[in-house]
Amino acid sequence: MGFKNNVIQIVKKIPYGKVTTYGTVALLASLPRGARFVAGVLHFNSEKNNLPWHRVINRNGFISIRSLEHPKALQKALLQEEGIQVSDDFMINLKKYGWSGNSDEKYLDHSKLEKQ
DNA sequence: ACGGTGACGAGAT
DNA sequence: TATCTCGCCACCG
Repeated sequence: MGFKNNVIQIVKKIPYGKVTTYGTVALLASLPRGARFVAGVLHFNSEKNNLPWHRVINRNGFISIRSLEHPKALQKALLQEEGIQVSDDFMINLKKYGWSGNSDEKYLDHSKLEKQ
């Protein structure tokens, strides 16, 4: 299938009203260190595959969009439409809105998980 | 075919 | 805590 298609399938599974991180998507796509490339996949495939690209943010909880097609302000607006709180400096509470890909309701911080 | 690139992330300083 | 550095690796031209 390829990493690209894995990413597309996973992003489609992010629930309405939730967000996740590039790193988490990469992990779920079986490429734990492929976070950077997730960004590229979203950039070139979002419209074509009808992806909820706005539900992917960085692991610090910030919107990190910088493309013309997907400006920060648009991502913020789309998230707010789903009932997600976004601060003026484009931050989202991952503890509250994060989706880790598990059936668990709670967001799992993978990086901290591996440490212990 | 091949190398620069990136909407990242973790560890180091 | 804030910044900096560097590894990452499938893709695209």
